[in-house]
Amino acid sequence: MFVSTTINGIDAKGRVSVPADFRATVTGQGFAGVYVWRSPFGDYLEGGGLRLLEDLHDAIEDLDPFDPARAAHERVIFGGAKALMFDSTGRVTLPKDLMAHAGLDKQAVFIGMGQRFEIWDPKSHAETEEEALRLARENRGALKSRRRREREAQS
Amino acid sequence: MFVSTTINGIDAKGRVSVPADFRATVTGQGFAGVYVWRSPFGDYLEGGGLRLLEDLHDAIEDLDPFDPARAAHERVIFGGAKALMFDSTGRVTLPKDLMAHAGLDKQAVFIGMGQRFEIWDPKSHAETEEEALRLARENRGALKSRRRREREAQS
DNA sequence: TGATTTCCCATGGTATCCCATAGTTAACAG
DNA sequence: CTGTTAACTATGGGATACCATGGGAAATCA
Repeated sequence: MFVSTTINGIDAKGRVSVPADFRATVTGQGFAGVYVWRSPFGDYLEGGGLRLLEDLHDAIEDLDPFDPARAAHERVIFGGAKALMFDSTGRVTLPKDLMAHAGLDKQAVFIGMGQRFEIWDPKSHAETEEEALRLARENRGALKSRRRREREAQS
Repeated sequence: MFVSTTINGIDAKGRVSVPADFRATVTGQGFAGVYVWRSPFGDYLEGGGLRLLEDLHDAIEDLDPFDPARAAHERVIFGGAKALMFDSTGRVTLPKDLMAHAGLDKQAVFIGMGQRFEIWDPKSHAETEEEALRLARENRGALKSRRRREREAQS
């Protein structure tokens, strides 16, 4: 599971250290690296390990072959995703097009999101953080406890 | 389940012993440590074991994938949480930013809250305790007995 | 050949591991 | 009942390993 927020530097070659605990969660999934793609929802990147890609693949397989959403997902995720391998010290090099999409320059903010993570530029992240906190507080009631979910699932 | 209140010391390296009975409840959940994050509601920390995080994850999975509130919850909960592993003697090191949020210095108050716990600075905890006692007295009626809950669920 | 990219080694700082001590509770035999 | 041993909890400090980062050499591509 990906948790916590880390901010790491991007050097002149476009290399950035993937946080050690992120590396630990993808290690043993069969690919020593991460998959990263442009978020369809904003100027940031989304990423995960091999297992996430497989899960997404299965989820898309469940969609109707002629559902336009299916083609869109396939295009964005599988077409746009890059496999970034760790070097011997746990860094990856971010391709220029991905950096451009997220407005990345000198630093990258890694945000753990459970089974996936996001990469932001510090500036745009700071702008969105407050908004996220407000939304989370206002919609706290939407999160149901396990007991409540199970009770409602029965009916 | 996390119960009772314990006060432990924080050493110069930011290490603090997690109360033994807290350790006992998270042991066997698959992660030998606790997850801790800033409370959105005050100057203290909240924490729990792997099971709590998984429950929250499931609750979020229940939300619409395109609901902005869903991403907000993921960012606040998973992005804000830190995974703190026990050392061989059952301590964790509190990151500086978490200590700053809760105003922690030399001591930490661990408060069991059922399926989660809180970490307070002794000073701010004392100030809030009296207030909590008063609130609990006033809202006594909200706690329903098991019989009453089952009776109401039938109808 | 020039420009990238990939691999490899070096370094400073931090965090983790490991050992040691003291106090408390539990167990236990006399 | 009582004194002793044994286990565990909380705490302190030193050594070690790891992390993030920088730069250079070899390999690859246009």
